[in-house]
Amino acid sequence: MSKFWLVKSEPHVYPFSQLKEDGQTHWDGVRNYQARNFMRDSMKVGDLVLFYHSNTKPPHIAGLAKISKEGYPDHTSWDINSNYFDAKSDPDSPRWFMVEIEPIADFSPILDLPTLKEMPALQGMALLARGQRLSVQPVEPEHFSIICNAGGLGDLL
DNA sequence: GCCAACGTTGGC
DNA sequence: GCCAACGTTGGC
Repeated sequence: MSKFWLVKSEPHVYPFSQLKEDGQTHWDGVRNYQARNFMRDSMKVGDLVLFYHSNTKPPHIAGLAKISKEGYPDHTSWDINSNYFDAKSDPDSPRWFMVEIEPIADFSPILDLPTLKEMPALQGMALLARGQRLSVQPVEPEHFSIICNAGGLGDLL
Protein backbone atom coordinates (compact mmCIF):
# COMPACT_ATOMS: atom_id res chain seq x y z
CA MET A 1 0.00 0.00 0.00
CA SER A 2 0.90 3.60 -0.41
CA LYS A 3 3.19 5.22 2.10
CA PHE A 4 2.47 8.69 0.82
CA TRP A 5 -0.67 10.75 1.06
CA LEU A 6 -2.20 14.12 0.48
CA VAL A 7 -4.86 15.74 2.64
CA LYS A 8 -6.80 18.88 1.80
CA SER A 9 -7.75 21.58 4.22
CA GLU A 10 -9.20 25.00 3.68
CA PRO A 11 -6.71 27.40 5.24
CA HIS A 12 -9.43 29.61 6.72
CA VAL A 13 -10.74 26.53 8.54
CA TYR A 14 -7.55 24.77 9.56
CA PRO A 15 -4.24 25.96 8.09
CA PHE A 16 -0.91 24.18 8.31
CA SER A 17 0.28 26.93 10.65
CA GLN A 18 -2.42 25.82 13.08
CA LEU A 19 -1.18 22.25 12.91
CA LYS A 20 2.29 23.49 13.82
CA GLU A 21 0.83 25.39 16.73
CA ASP A 22 -1.16 22.38 17.92
CA GLY A 23 1.69 19.93 17.46
CA GLN A 24 -0.78 17.34 16.23
CA THR A 25 -4.44 17.03 15.39
CA HIS A 26 -7.06 14.41 14.67
CA TRP A 27 -8.33 14.58 11.13
CA ASP A 28 -12.02 14.56 11.93
CA GLY A 29 -15.06 15.34 9.85
CA VAL A 30 -14.22 13.34 6.73
CA ARG A 31 -17.54 12.03 5.44
CA ASN A 32 -16.58 10.30 2.24
CA TYR A 33 -16.30 6.55 2.08
CA GLN A 34 -13.25 6.37 -0.12
CA ALA A 35 -11.37 8.77 2.13
CA ARG A 36 -12.68 6.91 5.18
CA ASN A 37 -11.31 3.63 3.85
CA PHE A 38 -7.85 5.13 3.36
CA MET A 39 -7.80 6.39 6.93
CA ARG A 40 -9.28 3.26 8.44
CA ASP A 41 -7.34 0.66 6.47
CA SER A 42 -4.25 2.03 4.81
CA MET A 43 -2.64 4.92 6.62
CA LYS A 44 0.13 3.76 8.93
CA VAL A 45 2.13 5.56 11.59
CA GLY A 46 5.07 7.28 9.95
CA ASP A 47 3.47 7.60 6.51
CA LEU A 48 4.20 11.00 5.04
CA VAL A 49 1.45 13.45 4.17
CA LEU A 50 1.34 16.47 1.91
CA PHE A 51 -0.78 19.16 3.54
CA TYR A 52 -2.70 20.91 0.79
CA HIS A 53 -4.56 24.20 1.12
CA SER A 54 -7.71 24.16 -1.01
CA ASN A 55 -10.23 26.86 -1.73
CA THR A 56 -7.66 29.61 -1.58
CA LYS A 57 -5.83 31.69 -4.18
CA PRO A 58 -3.87 29.98 -5.39
CA PRO A 59 -4.36 26.53 -3.93
CA HIS A 60 -1.02 25.12 -2.78
CA ILE A 61 0.90 22.52 -0.84
CA ALA A 62 1.77 24.19 2.43
CA GLY A 63 3.72 21.62 4.34
CA LEU A 64 4.78 18.11 5.10
CA ALA A 65 3.20 16.07 7.89
CA LYS A 66 3.14 12.49 9.03
CA ILE A 67 0.66 10.04 10.45
CA SER A 68 1.06 9.87 14.23
CA LYS A 69 -1.92 7.63 15.01
CA GLU A 70 -3.66 5.08 12.85
CA GLY A 71 -7.36 4.98 12.06
CA TYR A 72 -9.81 5.08 14.94
CA PRO A 73 -13.48 6.03 15.19
CA ASP A 74 -14.35 9.67 14.55
CA HIS A 75 -16.25 10.49 17.71
CA THR A 76 -17.66 13.69 16.22
CA SER A 77 -20.00 11.47 14.20
CA TRP A 78 -22.03 10.69 17.31
CA ASP A 79 -21.66 14.07 18.97
CA ILE A 80 -25.05 15.65 18.42
CA ASN A 81 -23.55 19.11 18.86
CA SER A 82 -20.95 18.60 16.18
CA ASN A 83 -21.29 19.81 12.63
CA TYR A 84 -20.15 16.36 11.64
CA PHE A 85 -22.89 14.52 13.54
CA ASP A 86 -24.26 11.54 11.63
CA ALA A 87 -27.33 9.91 13.14
CA LYS A 88 -26.57 6.73 11.23
CA SER A 89 -23.21 6.25 12.88
CA ASP A 90 -23.45 3.93 15.87
CA PRO A 91 -20.70 3.92 18.54
CA ASP A 92 -20.94 0.14 18.55
CA SER A 93 -20.29 0.04 14.83
CA PRO A 94 -18.62 3.31 13.88
CA ARG A 95 -19.17 4.50 10.37
CA TRP A 96 -16.48 7.18 10.22
CA PHE A 97 -12.81 7.09 11.08
CA MET A 98 -9.96 9.52 11.49
CA VAL A 99 -6.21 9.51 11.94
CA GLU A 100 -3.85 11.81 13.77
CA ILE A 101 -1.21 13.81 11.98
CA GLU A 102 1.67 15.96 13.12
CA PRO A 103 3.66 18.56 11.22
CA ILE A 104 7.19 18.00 9.94
CA ALA A 105 8.15 21.06 7.93
CA ASP A 106 7.00 23.91 5.74
CA PHE A 107 7.52 23.78 2.04
CA SER A 108 10.00 26.35 0.81
CA PRO A 109 9.13 27.44 -1.69
CA ILE A 110 5.40 26.89 -1.39
CA LEU A 111 4.23 24.90 -4.40
CA ASP A 112 1.03 26.28 -5.84
CA LEU A 113 -1.32 24.46 -8.14
CA PRO A 114 -0.36 26.28 -11.35
CA THR A 115 3.28 25.40 -10.66
CA LEU A 116 2.42 21.76 -10.04
CA LYS A 117 0.44 21.63 -13.27
CA GLU A 118 3.45 22.86 -15.21
CA MET A 119 5.67 20.04 -13.95
CA PRO A 120 5.81 17.33 -16.62
CA ALA A 121 6.76 14.65 -14.09
CA LEU A 122 3.52 15.19 -12.21
CA GLN A 123 1.20 14.57 -15.12
CA GLY A 124 -1.23 11.88 -14.09
CA MET A 125 -1.20 12.83 -10.44
CA ALA A 126 -4.68 12.48 -8.93
CA LEU A 127 -4.61 15.97 -7.46
CA LEU A 128 -4.23 17.47 -10.91
CA ALA A 129 -7.07 15.52 -12.48
CA ARG A 130 -10.16 17.47 -13.41
CA GLY A 131 -12.94 17.22 -10.89
CA GLN A 132 -10.82 15.48 -8.29
CA ARG A 133 -12.53 16.17 -4.99
CA LEU A 134 -11.20 13.47 -2.73
CA SER A 135 -9.89 15.13 0.43
CA VAL A 136 -7.66 12.23 1.45
CA GLN A 137 -5.77 10.59 -1.37
CA PRO A 138 -2.72 8.41 -1.96
CA VAL A 139 0.29 9.89 -3.75
CA GLU A 140 2.62 7.91 -5.98
CA PRO A 141 6.13 7.63 -4.47
CA GLU A 142 7.69 9.21 -7.58
CA HIS A 143 5.30 12.13 -7.42
CA PHE A 144 5.90 12.54 -3.72
CA SER A 145 9.63 12.59 -4.18
CA ILE A 146 9.48 15.11 -6.99
CA ILE A 147 7.23 17.39 -4.96
CA CYS A 148 9.43 17.24 -1.88
CA ASN A 149 12.51 18.00 -3.90
CA ALA A 150 10.80 20.94 -5.61
CA GLY A 151 9.57 22.15 -2.23
CA GLY A 152 12.97 22.11 -0.60
CA LEU A 153 12.32 19.04 1.52
CA GLY A 154 14.20 16.45 -0.47
CA ASP A 155 16.59 15.85 2.41
CA LEU A 156 13.78 14.58 4.60
CA LEU A 157 12.95 11.63 2.38
C1' DG B 1 -20.05 34.29 -7.62
C1' DC B 2 -20.20 30.73 -11.11
C1' DC B 3 -20.41 26.25 -12.36
C1' DA B 4 -18.46 21.53 -13.60
C1' DA B 5 -17.71 17.32 -11.44
C1' DC B 6 -19.08 14.10 -8.50
C1' DG B 7 -21.30 11.69 -4.38
C1' DT B 8 -25.59 10.77 -2.10
C1' DT B 9 -30.48 10.28 -1.60
C1' DG B 10 -34.82 8.54 -2.46
C1' DG B 11 -38.86 7.55 -5.52
C1' DC B 12 -40.16 4.19 -8.50
C1' DG C 1 -31.27 -1.34 -9.60
C1' DC C 2 -32.02 2.91 -12.18
C1' DC C 3 -31.66 7.61 -12.38
C1' DA C 4 -33.23 12.47 -11.48
C1' DA C 5 -32.73 15.74 -8.02
C1' DC C 6 -29.98 17.71 -4.88
C1' DG C 7 -25.87 19.09 -2.12
C1' DT C 8 -20.95 19.74 -1.87
C1' DT C 9 -16.29 20.54 -3.45
C1' DG C 10 -13.13 23.46 -5.12
C1' DG C 11 -10.89 25.71 -9.23
C1' DC C 12 -11.49 29.68 -11.72
